[in-house]
Formats: sequence, structure tokens, C-alpha cells
Amino acid sequence: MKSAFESHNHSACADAAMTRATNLAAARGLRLTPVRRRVLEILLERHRALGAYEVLERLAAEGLGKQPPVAYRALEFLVENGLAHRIQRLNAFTACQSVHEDGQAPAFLICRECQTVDELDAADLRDALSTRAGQAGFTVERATIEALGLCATCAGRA
Amino acid sequence: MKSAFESHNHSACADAAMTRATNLAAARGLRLTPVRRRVLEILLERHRALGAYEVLERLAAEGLGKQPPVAYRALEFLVENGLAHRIQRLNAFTACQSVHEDGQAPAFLICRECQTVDELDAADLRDALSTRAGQAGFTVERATIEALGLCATCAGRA
DNA sequence: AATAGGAATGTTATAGCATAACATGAAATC
DNA sequence: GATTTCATGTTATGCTATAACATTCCTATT
Repeated sequence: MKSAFESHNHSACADAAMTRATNLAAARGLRLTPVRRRVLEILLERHRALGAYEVLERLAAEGLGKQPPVAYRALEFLVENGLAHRIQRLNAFTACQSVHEDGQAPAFLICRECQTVDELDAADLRDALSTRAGQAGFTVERATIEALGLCATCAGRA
Repeated sequence: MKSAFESHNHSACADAAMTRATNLAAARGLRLTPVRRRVLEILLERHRALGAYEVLERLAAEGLGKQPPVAYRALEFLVENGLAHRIQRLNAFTACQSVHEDGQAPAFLICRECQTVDELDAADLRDALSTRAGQAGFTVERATIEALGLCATCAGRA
């Protein structure tokens, strides 16, 4: 699997994600409605996080909804079902690029230069965090791990 | 050092933090002005994250500023100098409870029940993250590690 | 095929978070 | 004491997010 920072056949990458989403919906009886499907497609266009209002603009241009709740509801659906992630640092959303258990969100690498967002499996980091938290009597339910920095490409350019 | 979740002599805890802040300001030639000092005191009242507008209400009640930029500027100053932290998940701010290098923010444990926020030293987690990111050619500049869950006290109550 | 119940979407309105831009004032430096 | 720098005051606005209610669309059941 190529990282989001490397150049790759992106349409294959997006197609694969759409296929995973379609299969997941079928398996779980989720309704991947036109708005939801379209929002996921929009997020999949690039390895970048989009704000809800950016998504909404796109939807509006296509006649799929003009008000914020339309975008927020679709995004919420995608996030709840692991098809997209919310990037807290950016107040924005990105399509899920990997496969992982529910609630087991990966860590994110966010390039401050090109805004590309990549996922990193974070199982070990989450485990370490849970262990340490557990020592303080704290039960971790959801962990957010986000790194801001420079990707290789942008570092090379500078 | 007691965790924020345990009952403790909180005024001593807040005083110690204020003293650290005063010393840091002196050492670095920072200006801990009345507004900045007061904002830090307000954050130190409890181990909870406060939104900028909550801080602003307090300031306004005391005649220290009525407009959002007053609160945001003071908070920005505190965060930049490591005296407070921004909790991304909450869009809120909390006083720093520990001592750490610049930019080396700790991990946060956020109880979803009592809203208490505690810090955990995250040096090892950050290192692990940086190493893993480095394998993908990514240079981590700042890492956000936040865990949402239940503290021992609240878990016991349920 | 009618219909009842639930799920999704449409719509209005508003709440909450954050900053740009410019004016004024205070403090340190020269 | 003039200059420069930093902090604060103020106005205005932009971005992010959700509550609440109306309507439409599916689905399952009769």
C-alpha cells in the first residue's frame, strides 16, 4: 500500500475505497444513499481533509443539498461507520483509507505544506496509551492521535 | 504528583502552577500582564477545559475585557509559552499542570462524565509516533494525543 | 396494493468558535 | 522625552456546528 504522500494511481485507490464502502454497507444493511455516497466520493478525490462547508459547496453545485445539516449528517454517518474520519486539528473530514475495527481509528499524519493527510496504524500507540491511562485508573474509549509536520515531498522542496 | 482525577489540595496545586508561570515569565522576559495572569488563574481553578467564551465571560464580569480577541489573545499567549494547552476535541483550553519542553505537549485524558482533564507524559508515545512517521518520510513537528474515556471516580459511580 | 412506522432529507433558525483589521494605550529602548 | 514595540480595545465578520420541526422516501407488514 502506497502512502498518501507518494504519487500513486489515485483513481484505483479511490475506487477500492468505494468498493469497500459498498461492501460494508451491504454487509451491515447500511443505506449508502446518493448524498452519502457522493460525499464519500468527494472526500476520496484527494488525500486532503475537507471542511463540512467545502463538502456542502460541492453538494450544492450538484443540487444535492444546500444547508449545513445535509453535509453534517452525511459526514456523521460516514464517520460513525468508519468510512471517514474527523481530523480534530483541522475541524475537517477525510475519507478512510484503510480497514480497521470500529472505533479503532488510526493515527494521522498531516502535512502542513500540502495538506495531505495520511493514516498510520495506531494499534500499538493506542495500546500503550491505554496501558498508561489504566495505571491512572482511566479507561480510554476513543483516542485521537494526530501529527502535524512535513511530508518527504514538501521537505525535499524546501 | 496526584492525578487530576484524585481529590487533592487543589489550591496548593494551582499556586504551584502560578509560581512556575511567574518564574518562567521572569526567566524568559515574558510579560505576564493582568489579563494573561487572570486567564491562567481562571483556567487553574479546576482541572477542566474552558472554552474561550467561558473565559471571556469571567473576564467581562471582572472588567478585564469584553470582546473575544481579548480572551483569545491571552489564551494564545499562554499556549505558546506552554502555560496552557488547547484540547482539540473540546475546542477548549486547560492550564498546564506539568513541566515540559516547548512543543512537547503531554497526552490528555478527558473524562466524558466529569469533564476533568489530566495530563500524561507522552514522550515515549511521541517518540514511537515520530519513528513510525519517519519510516514514511514524514517529520513530526507537533503531535496531538487525546484520550476520551472514563476516570476511576466516574467509573465507580456507575 | 394500501398503510403504518421508521429513516433520511429539506428547511429555518440560531448557537458556538475564531480571527482580520484597525485604533488606542502602555512599556521598554534609545 | 522620543521612538519603537508590544499589548489591549473595538468593530466587524467569517467559519463551524446543531436544534427543531416539516416533509419525503423506504421498508415491512397487512
